[in-house]
Amino acid sequence: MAEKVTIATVARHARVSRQTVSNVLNAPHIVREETRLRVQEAIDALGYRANQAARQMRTGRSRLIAARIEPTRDGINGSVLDRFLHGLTEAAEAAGYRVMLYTATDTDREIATYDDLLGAYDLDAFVLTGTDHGDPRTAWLARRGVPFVTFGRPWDAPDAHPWVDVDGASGTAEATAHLLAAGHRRIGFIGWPAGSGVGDDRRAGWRRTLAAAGVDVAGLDREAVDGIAEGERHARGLLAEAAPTALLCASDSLALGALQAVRADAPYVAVIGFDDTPVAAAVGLTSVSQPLGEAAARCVDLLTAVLDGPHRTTDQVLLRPSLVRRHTA
Amino acid sequence: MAEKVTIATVARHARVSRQTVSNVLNAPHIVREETRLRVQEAIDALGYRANQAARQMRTGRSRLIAARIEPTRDGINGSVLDRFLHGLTEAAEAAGYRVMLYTATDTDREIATYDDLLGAYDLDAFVLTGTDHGDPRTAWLARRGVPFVTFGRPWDAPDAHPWVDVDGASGTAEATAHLLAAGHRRIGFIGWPAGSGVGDDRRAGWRRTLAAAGVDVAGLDREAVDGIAEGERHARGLLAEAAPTALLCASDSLALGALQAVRADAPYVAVIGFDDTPVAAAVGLTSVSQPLGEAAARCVDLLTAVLDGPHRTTDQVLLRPSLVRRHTA
DNA sequence: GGGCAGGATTGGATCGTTCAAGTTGCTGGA
DNA sequence: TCCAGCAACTTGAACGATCCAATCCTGCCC
Repeated sequence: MAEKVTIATVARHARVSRQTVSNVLNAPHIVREETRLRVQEAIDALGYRANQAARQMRTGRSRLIAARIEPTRDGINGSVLDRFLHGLTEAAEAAGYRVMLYTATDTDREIATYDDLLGAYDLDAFVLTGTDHGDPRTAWLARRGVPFVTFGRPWDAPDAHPWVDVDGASGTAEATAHLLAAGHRRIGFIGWPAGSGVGDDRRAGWRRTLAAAGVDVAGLDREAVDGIAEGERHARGLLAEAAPTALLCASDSLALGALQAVRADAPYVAVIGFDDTPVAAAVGLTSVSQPLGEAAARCVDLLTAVLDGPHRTTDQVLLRPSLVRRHTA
Repeated sequence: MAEKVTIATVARHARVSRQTVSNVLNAPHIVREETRLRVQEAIDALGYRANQAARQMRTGRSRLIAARIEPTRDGINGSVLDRFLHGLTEAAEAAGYRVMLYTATDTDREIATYDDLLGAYDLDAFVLTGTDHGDPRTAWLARRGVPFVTFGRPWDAPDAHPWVDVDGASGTAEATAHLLAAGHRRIGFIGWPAGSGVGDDRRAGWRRTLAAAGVDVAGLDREAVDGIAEGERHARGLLAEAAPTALLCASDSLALGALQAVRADAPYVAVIGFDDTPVAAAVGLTSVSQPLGEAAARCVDLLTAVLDGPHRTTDQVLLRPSLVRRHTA
């Protein structure tokens, strides 16, 4: 078994002091080129890797980012978080950080967990998903001065803290425009009940685009709880009462339900979903795709800007989703 | 802003030495009860939390477990990993460990990542998913003496290392028995190409149960690449050529495809999937459910047995899945 | 009352790194 | 000639916990 390789081992091997090795790693510009190369050679030859625990003890920085993993919820949408986490892990790795997971059943326990994680592991930052109006978690973190980013806007205070989000309205607008261009005039929308920021946003893109085109939307808007069965039910209702030629849905779950209703009753009706989940790809459902990998990367960008440099950059990032065209529209 | 609370702060507050505080935390039985309570009070009052970095530097243990997060693949099955990770995070938390994520594009890079993680963070253990025949990763970890568990059996050497798995054959056997009990005799199977341990295992449960019941399976077995489209194609083939009254599938993706074929051509045919994904729940698909939360918990059990105690326990755990009955069978 | 056994408690060293202060050797201006 | 100023590197101390060995109690027995 190989001996433990520390900074002292490298120093001895390269005939310099520990500090010089440390400088090669953390401040290369103050070391003479010749020395730097000699030390670098020793590092490579010995396979030295800086011990994070020791570094953290001295600097108070752990190079660890916490992200919450939620239980897969009702629908198909679990994979969205899955892909976001994957992107986050990759982006963090590229920036020299690692992702640590945590769970919590309710908000109080989640805040207790923050305390725990900060106390025991000195976490550098948090990434939150699914924050809603007046979230106590962001308030707590801000009060403690802990860096964090949310994936999802704080709808009541757009510049309260750094966030990354996807412009849902732009996505539904693009989908609606695509349907208009294909000749559709009666375009139904199956969305979530009013009051959720994300749901209202997605509905707004549809409404705005049709209004701009001078198309009437009376009777074409439905509010449904997310889920395939609900999607199917509301699609049948719309088909029966409003005679739409196309259906735009706020999620792939709803769209999948709508697709079933359409296939049975009105095969010519177009259907578009939202989130571009694997299921959409599998059944050939046209869907609005969120750039989750990029969203995750920008989250890491915002965090590293705060952590690694004092230069304040833009704190909010709004990404444009894109329409993935398949068979259903 | 609160002062940093260290073991020395607690010691001063409770009028004992640092060592006594440490003993209260790590070896309570050697401290007098009265003292222990006084120290515990100080800990609570000050909100003290042991600094992991310092502890790790001295003990060489990080209380960190690494788990790989894979990109969501073709099918619906991403949520399986999602749920497993969630369970892992919870179980680890309960045992005083935390989960750190990593990704890797290929096996070589993954092993390089192990080296990195071990060198920099002193990870205590790894949880691997989706190992296959003669996996170089497990060999590498074993050679280095790093504790690890796999979720999934090493099919070529059943006792090579600790693992937790779900008995797929038992799942398909139960599903087949359920179909037999409902009066079905011509039960088709749409599985994966022979050669994958998991796929062969799931097929075996179906074959074995029908053989025991004296039912012929000639022409009823199909090998399909995973995915909804493939499931639909093979289901149509089976319906046309073998006149089955029920279809058992190796995954929910395949089953969803089969369901589409069945609904179009032969609505009376029963369909059962595997994995009980959210999609199955949403469309009412009967499916075999893996106890992912328990599997994750048992993974943590195996690891803590190795890490915290010298007592060797059982190294392999095989869990039984259960059939979730819905509308399709 | 003294000595002793045994457990409770203490101070000092240590893990590997970085920070702060110091040393060395050289250049250049007064 | 002398010293300020700089570059390049070295040395000592500190982060916060645990381990080790030494010391202090305390009760008990003779």
